[in-house]
Amino acid sequence: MAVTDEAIEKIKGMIVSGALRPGDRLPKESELAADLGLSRNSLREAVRALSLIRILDVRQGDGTYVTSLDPQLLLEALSFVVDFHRDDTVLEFLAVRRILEPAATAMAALRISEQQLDALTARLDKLGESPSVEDLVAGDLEFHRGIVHSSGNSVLCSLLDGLSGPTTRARVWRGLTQEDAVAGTLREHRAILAALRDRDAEAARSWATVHIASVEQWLRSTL
Amino acid sequence: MAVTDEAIEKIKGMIVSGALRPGDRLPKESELAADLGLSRNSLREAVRALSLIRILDVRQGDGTYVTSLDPQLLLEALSFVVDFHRDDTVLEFLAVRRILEPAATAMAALRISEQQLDALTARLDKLGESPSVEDLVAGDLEFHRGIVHSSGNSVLCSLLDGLSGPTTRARVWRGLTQEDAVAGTLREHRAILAALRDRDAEAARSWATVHIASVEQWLRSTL
DNA sequence: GCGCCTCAAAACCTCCGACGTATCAGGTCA
DNA sequence: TGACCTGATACGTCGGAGGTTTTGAGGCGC
Repeated sequence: MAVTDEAIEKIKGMIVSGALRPGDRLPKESELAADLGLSRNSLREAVRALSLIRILDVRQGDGTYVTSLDPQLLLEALSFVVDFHRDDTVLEFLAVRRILEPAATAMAALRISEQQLDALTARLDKLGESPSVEDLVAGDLEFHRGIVHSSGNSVLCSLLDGLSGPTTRARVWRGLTQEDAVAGTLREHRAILAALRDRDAEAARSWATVHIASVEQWLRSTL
Repeated sequence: MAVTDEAIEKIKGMIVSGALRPGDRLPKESELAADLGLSRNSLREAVRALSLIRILDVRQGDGTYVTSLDPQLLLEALSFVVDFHRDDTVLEFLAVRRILEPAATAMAALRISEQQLDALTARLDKLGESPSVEDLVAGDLEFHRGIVHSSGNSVLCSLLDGLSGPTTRARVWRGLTQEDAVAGTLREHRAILAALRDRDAEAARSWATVHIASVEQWLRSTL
């Protein structure tokens, strides 16, 4: 194994074992390199790799720190990876989202606050009846993000966030090519919101399923 | 933005745009560095970072290649990230798995082959009635992996694989501290397998839920 | 005393050049 | 024909030299 890979493993070990805790500052590059027995150049490769996936946070002029290691932060790297997937696997991502999103929406029905419900309503009202495709997609993303956030599970929240990238792209295509999709999306959003207000978890789950299945169906017929 | 980060973005762009396709070989470090307008050292940091998350595959003495970019491969990096999570977020991971695994098991009920069913049965038989905790946990992992693989969705499969890490650890603790957990796990495995043989998706889903919920419940009462 | 400015130390950022090591292709020899 | 050797190629590692950014201490004026 290359010395850089060893360094990655050792730093990982220091964090997992608790020797380094979230927010802790690492020794400066030259010292850490000496401690781990490699050159500063090679160590930098290890640090850079860990910083790409949000394990470390390097600040020029200051130092290198362990991030908070929140699920939200770490799974943020997921979206980076998801970007690389080709369009032919979008359906698989969508299928997973079809499983998670209804479940998250049902969970939210039991926990969402009146305040958040009002905020979601305001957001939908602001969009109006016939928004541009860009506004609709952006609003859709925010709408679902808000609901999933109310599920109370940050891992679930981040995971769906990461998986939404490809779905969003698909939604754009759909909006551009299928006129009645806009109206349908708005109607489904209203229905989901109404179910949440009623605290009706099963209705919320069903509407969320319908919402995603409609995109999936369109996509399947197109590809 | 630092030159290394620019290089990461540019390489990502070359892949996403299709200029570099899976399996393609990159120009040698010195040439690529010159093309992108940075030093070989800085470029190496970018390449190392992309190689950690399985976007690039570097082979000493040969060259640097774009990986297959399969969902399976890219989400493999997920387990690396998940390793960093502290024990206090295990419940959130488990909750997500509780959503995905029953769905995957239900999907598998409709698709799994007789051959795979026989293989799963043989695996359970081989374990016997009172295996060691280590064997049980390893068998459990393989059992679920086999089922999820039969769901036919590689994204779902990889995702669950990555999420199983923390769950597995929890299962070990449970096996070590709760004697009847072993018998319960074996019983539930048999029940899931029977439901799969019957092609009964709903029964398979329910048993999978019970299976995970039992771990979740124990964990919740312990923490 | 309080706030602002200046400056020097600390730490990361980038680059260069050199040498070590692994792989592969082609030639050599039995 | 097949095994072995050898050179070219490309990645791996290192040490050192400046450059840039951040931070905080110290000094200055109000």
